[in-house]
Amino acid sequence: MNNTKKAGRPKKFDRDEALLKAVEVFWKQGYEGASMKLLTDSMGINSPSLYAEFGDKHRLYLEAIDRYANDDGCAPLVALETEPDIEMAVRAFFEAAIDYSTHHASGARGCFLASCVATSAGHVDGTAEMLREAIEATDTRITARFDVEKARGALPPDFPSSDQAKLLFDLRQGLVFRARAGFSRGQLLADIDKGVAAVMNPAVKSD
Amino acid sequence: MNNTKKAGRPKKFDRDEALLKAVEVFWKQGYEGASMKLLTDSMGINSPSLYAEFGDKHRLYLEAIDRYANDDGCAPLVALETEPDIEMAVRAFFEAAIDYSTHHASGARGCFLASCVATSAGHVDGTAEMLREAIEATDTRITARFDVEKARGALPPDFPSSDQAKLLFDLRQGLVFRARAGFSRGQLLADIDKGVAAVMNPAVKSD
DNA sequence: GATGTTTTGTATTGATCGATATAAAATACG
DNA sequence: CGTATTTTATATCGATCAATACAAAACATC
Repeated sequence: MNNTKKAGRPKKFDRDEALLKAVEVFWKQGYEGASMKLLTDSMGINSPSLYAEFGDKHRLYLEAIDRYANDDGCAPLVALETEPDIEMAVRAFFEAAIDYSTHHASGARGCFLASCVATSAGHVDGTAEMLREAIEATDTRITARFDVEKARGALPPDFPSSDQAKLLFDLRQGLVFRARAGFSRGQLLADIDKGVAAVMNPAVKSD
Repeated sequence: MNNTKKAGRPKKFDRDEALLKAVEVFWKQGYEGASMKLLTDSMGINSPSLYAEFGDKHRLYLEAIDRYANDDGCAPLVALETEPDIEMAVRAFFEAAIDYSTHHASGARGCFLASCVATSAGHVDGTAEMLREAIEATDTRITARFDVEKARGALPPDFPSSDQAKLLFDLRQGLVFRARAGFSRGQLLADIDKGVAAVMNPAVKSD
């Protein structure tokens, strides 16, 4: 019902577009490394408008983390959950991770959570908690997909879903870390086969 | 020969102790998050002495990275190379990583390279290169240890040393990332058995 | 004890930090 | 057109940033 135009001067920016720009800046520079000047310039919003819209730098950061976690950050998860064949799904998970960590439009590399937010977890309020929640949610979603495949018979009944979920997660951490350090897309793609095999063939079966 | 006492007022600080304090501050706060005030206070050196000794903040940071890479950062590697039995060595590698990432005296958590330096790799000169070198050196040293065990017969001839080295490395990335996010030592230790098994039992043999 | 050398402590630099005060500009409604 | 409302743009706030100037202090050597 409240879709009538508001009174007053119209905004010059799109809130979500601006937030995505903020993600890019924080992703490249880290929290303290991203100055408000750099943020306002990149987001195309002048300082007072930014504060009116997002509160302050800290709240903008937390919102950027949340935005990322539901976009690039969970792209591998979506790929895993979308692809019907489970082995192809695991492969798609890796490919999605390599994709956003080496070819992001903004030039930002690696994983925003794994590199930048991990740093702020040491001293910026609220970030360690968000990181912990993201990790646990990812473990849970990967495990769930494996459990579905066990029920379907595509994975053996003794497949240790939770253990392999953590393994898949950790392998991604290695990939995005290497990506942040400058390893090329090609170098990272070369490791996928071994990663898929390790996840699909557990060394220890479930009891 | 040049061990005679220097002229002039003696220094009040030990260079290496001060550098270790700098590592701790950067580890907790990140590069920009570590102010010179915080650094001088923690290191017990006043500002002019610090600049005379270490150049500037950027050079201090690079030196801190190097210092860490040869201390805590390679403790798991040393453990891996020291323990005679290869399976125990892999286990010791994980335990060392969990140890420094959850119980460091300064309260810093996770891995300095994996969290903080990874952030600065996006925008601080020289850090991405140092990160890349550390990764490659680690891969090389782990691979070398596996190759030695293959020659000794403690590992099968078709053991894919390089692949399992990367796997071991990636599993550590997962551990230290979780540690930075606040997971407890106990939670991380619970995953070691599965990690050891995955490393020791490759899904794909070497050709 | 005088001299030269090096480090210390204090005080401060210009620049940049995050965050705002103020007023003009741009809309809707009457 | 006039009024109320909202966002814009400019200009700037005090605080903090990284980095230094300066002189007293503490040593070795003569």
